[in-house]
Amino acid sequence: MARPTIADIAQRVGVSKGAVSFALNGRPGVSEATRARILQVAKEMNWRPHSAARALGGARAEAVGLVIARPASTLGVEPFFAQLLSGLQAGLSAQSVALHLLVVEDVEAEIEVYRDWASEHRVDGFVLVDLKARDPRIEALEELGVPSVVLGGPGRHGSLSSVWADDREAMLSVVDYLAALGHRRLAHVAGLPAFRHTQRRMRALRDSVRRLGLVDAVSLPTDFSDAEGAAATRALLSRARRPTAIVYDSDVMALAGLGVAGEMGVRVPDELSIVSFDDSVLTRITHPAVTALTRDTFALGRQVAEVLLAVIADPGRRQDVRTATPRLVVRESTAPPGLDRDN
Amino acid sequence: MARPTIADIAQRVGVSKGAVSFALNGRPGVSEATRARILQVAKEMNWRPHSAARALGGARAEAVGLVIARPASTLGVEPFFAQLLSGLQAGLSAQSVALHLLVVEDVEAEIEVYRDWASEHRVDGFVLVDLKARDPRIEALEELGVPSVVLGGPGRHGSLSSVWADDREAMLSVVDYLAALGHRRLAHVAGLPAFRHTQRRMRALRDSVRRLGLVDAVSLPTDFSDAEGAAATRALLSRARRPTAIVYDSDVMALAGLGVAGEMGVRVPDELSIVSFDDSVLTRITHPAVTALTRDTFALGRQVAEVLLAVIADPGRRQDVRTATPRLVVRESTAPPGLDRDN
DNA sequence: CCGGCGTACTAAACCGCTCTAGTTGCCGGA
DNA sequence: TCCGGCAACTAGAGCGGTTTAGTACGCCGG
Repeated sequence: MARPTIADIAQRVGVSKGAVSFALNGRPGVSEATRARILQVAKEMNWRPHSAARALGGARAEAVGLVIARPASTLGVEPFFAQLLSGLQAGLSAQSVALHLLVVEDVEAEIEVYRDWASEHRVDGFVLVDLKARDPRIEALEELGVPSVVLGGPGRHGSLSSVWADDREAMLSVVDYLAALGHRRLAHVAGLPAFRHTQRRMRALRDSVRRLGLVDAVSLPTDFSDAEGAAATRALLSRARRPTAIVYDSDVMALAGLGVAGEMGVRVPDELSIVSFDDSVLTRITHPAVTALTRDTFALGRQVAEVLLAVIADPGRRQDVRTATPRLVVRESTAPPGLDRDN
Repeated sequence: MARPTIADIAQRVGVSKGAVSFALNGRPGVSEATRARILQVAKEMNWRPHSAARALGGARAEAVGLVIARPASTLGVEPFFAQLLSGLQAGLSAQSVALHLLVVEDVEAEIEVYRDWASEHRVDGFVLVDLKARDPRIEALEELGVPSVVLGGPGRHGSLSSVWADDREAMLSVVDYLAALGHRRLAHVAGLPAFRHTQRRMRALRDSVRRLGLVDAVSLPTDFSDAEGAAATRALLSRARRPTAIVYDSDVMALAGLGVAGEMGVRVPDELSIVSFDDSVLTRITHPAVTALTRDTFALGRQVAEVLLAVIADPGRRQDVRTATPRLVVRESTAPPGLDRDN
């Protein structure tokens, strides 16, 4: 037999389709004896629910959507992203919920996909990443009324739930540490300026200048690529008064910066301290190993999954989860600035 | 109005549901005038097809499945994997086909998911990765009769289509190059021995020993992690007669090896040459930059997507695509062996 | 003037499941 | 003895499409 349906089971057991449906979904309306018999026959016939048929009736799709607006080729080079994905997976697969993944060109296309998937009942909810300033996606998702979780915050994500870490505080802890070491001339190789977390980090750095009496603290925006990270570093180290410490918004850029320092004969950490805002294998396996802000990205992903599942289960609820602030792990790339320079 | 259905359109235009269906699917049975009118109204009402309803009728799910049997936390550290995913995405999204992604614990669970998704019509086809020796998944997929593409080969994937690169030839090209430089004592820090491509590489290396008159060439299996890569390197460099060149099965392990060499005071490339079997940003941004076999993993993923879509479109067909053999890119980590050693 | 045919359309069955409104039979209480 | 109430089940509508069988109509040839 091709694919058994509940009608087949009903016939075999000698009850109606309805009874079979009740039994299989564990709801009242059938006696225990009948339920057991139905379950057994269903098993014997190797019956499986047809997800489309269920979805038609308005039930769960048992899947959530993640749509990313980036050129697909850059997805692969971000360890952060891959880790996040793993965590999401882990959280979702615990409840056998699948992840519908799609990479699109831009935010407009992304919103279009939200509309499609929501109205087609393909997914039960969405995860929103790469939050931007005045992000139109928030409004779109609110309008659709589909349970969603925003990765990033706090604030400015309307009625949607969110999971976030405190970027500002993290940046402050880095700057505090570098200042305590004696650094007065800092630089920040930032990520895409459109991203809200990039902006927050830049602002935190600017705010620190006065507070700690720093001489200088510039932020250079990039596109997160190793190429632009290297270029920014080259520019910074070519200045008459170079920074004595550079903070990078991603591990890949930090390594690129480390490479440029080597190529220009600038010794790390003696002449230049380097800190990465993201941690991964990369920062650990190089020499010198890079001081980095570490956070459990895998756990973050899992947490996002859990919040999303909770919101799906109870759409009225709204959660705003603050995760642990990234912790600074000091390795070999940071030290007090060399004394031979006029800072 | 909530979500317009074809019945709504039919009513508004003043025709039957059937006519609307014909018009929207571009099939004969309606006049051009009526068709145009229906299309216009559909657009006005912002109608979208309900995928579940279509799937019920036996149509495509417009999604393909990728199930990976690995601990979810390791997924993130493999640049290869992330790149592949990007490429798959690119190939699929060109035809608006989504990717259903799930990470499971083991191969048995993986097969179970294939059964579920196939019988639930959740996906139209599968991508099979991490091919193992005598892989039970192949048989399972053949039995299900769902279009599938195996990444890896050649041979031993039954009636399924495949996309593969010649690992053997790639390994030979590396060994030839090292031998030509004068290396006679090689080592290979391999990946998981259960994987078929690992086995093929190990065999290719063994075969080269006689052919090129090498003194020694060992393969040490690992689990692909940076930790085991480092441990294997430490073991190799602690031998009385150390290898003068090590080939690593992944870029992460190559970097870990590079780190161990530094820590043990073994100069690269003067005393030790290092080659990575995988290329990514990582091998480029370290110092010394690592000589690596490079291939366009993104393109590989896209190719897999294309083959899968072709097989879905025409299930009778079977494709066996051989992609370009990885090319050796020589960087700073390889050189002739030091002359002070007895090799 | 009639039969035959092609075009443009309608009505309704169907896909597999869920869920509501009945229906049946049994039990207990007045 | 009769009725109400409950548990256990049935019948069938409905979800939003696709598809098939059928119908109405106009046009053609003989």
